[in-house]
Amino acid sequence: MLDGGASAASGLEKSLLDWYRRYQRPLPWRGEHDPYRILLAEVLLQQTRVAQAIPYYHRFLERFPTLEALGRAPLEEVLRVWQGCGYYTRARNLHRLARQTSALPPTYAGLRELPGLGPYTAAAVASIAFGEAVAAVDGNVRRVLSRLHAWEDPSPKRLQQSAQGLLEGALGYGSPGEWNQALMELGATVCTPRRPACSRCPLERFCRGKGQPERYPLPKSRRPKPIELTALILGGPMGVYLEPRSGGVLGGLWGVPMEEGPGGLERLLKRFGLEEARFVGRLRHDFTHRRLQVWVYQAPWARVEDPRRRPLSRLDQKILSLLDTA
DNA sequence: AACGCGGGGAG
DNA sequence: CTCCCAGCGTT
Repeated sequence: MLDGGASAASGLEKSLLDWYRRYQRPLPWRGEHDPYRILLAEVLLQQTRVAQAIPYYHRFLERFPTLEALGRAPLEEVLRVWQGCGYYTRARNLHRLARQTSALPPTYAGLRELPGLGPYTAAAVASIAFGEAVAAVDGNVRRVLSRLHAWEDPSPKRLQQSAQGLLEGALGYGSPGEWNQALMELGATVCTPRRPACSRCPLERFCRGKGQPERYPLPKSRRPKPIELTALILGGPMGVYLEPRSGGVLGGLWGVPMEEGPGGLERLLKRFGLEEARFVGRLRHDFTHRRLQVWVYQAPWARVEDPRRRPLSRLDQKILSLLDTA
């Protein structure tokens, strides 16, 4: 590498890579070369914190060690391993991907065609698994770059261009995959959403936003919508009646019958030809954009099954657990 | 561009 | 309590 050449890493790029090599967290997928495992980690990490993803990473690989093993498995079994992790479209897409592909394409463009791989995940896998020089911009990178440039609300295009420029500046000193992960790691551990540790940041002297980090980027707030539900547990501790959920909400999983809004209990009773049901409790469950309040009732039923045999959402697990406490 | 989609942990 | 996370697909 020639000194001072355009291909040499500038101070910023070298500072971050030196920091990353010293302070990166030891994670299960660090140093991994198997593209399938790298893909799995990236999909699990979509909108999901590292600590939450790690147990699922291990148990998923234990059950589906290869892309072929995943493709051979029934979807319902894949969902059962994924249950409790949220965003179940990820599991459905991963299964669909495994069914249609025997080997992952080694380029960003090829990966981008696969179900469940958007701009971020395709770039992450292309760079980390295959060494392609494409910038991966996730929420961490968006925050780091917003602060670095003092941008309050940068467009995705602007962020991508900035990230790509930095990555290319870093090529002389580190690999694309290492650089992308370094930027994300900084956002996850130092340049955090609230109370960032600027004094420990290797980029502090390059950062235009360090004076007021909370301002870059500006937070976007959205109020969750309150929803009232009535749930009916048919059966008892030995077994319950479950039905498959269709549509976007918890689709592909199973759950107890539920109705939304006033008169929910009456509609449920009518649906199953019942006269009455016993009130067992009330619980709250929050999604990002919804605040659920669920009134739970119970009635005897003949056609029941073991709920452990079905993929259930956390919401349905909470509902059923009311039986144990009540 | 805006919205729906889970679940959990930090502060 | 609020915020938001190694985002994606649909409209």
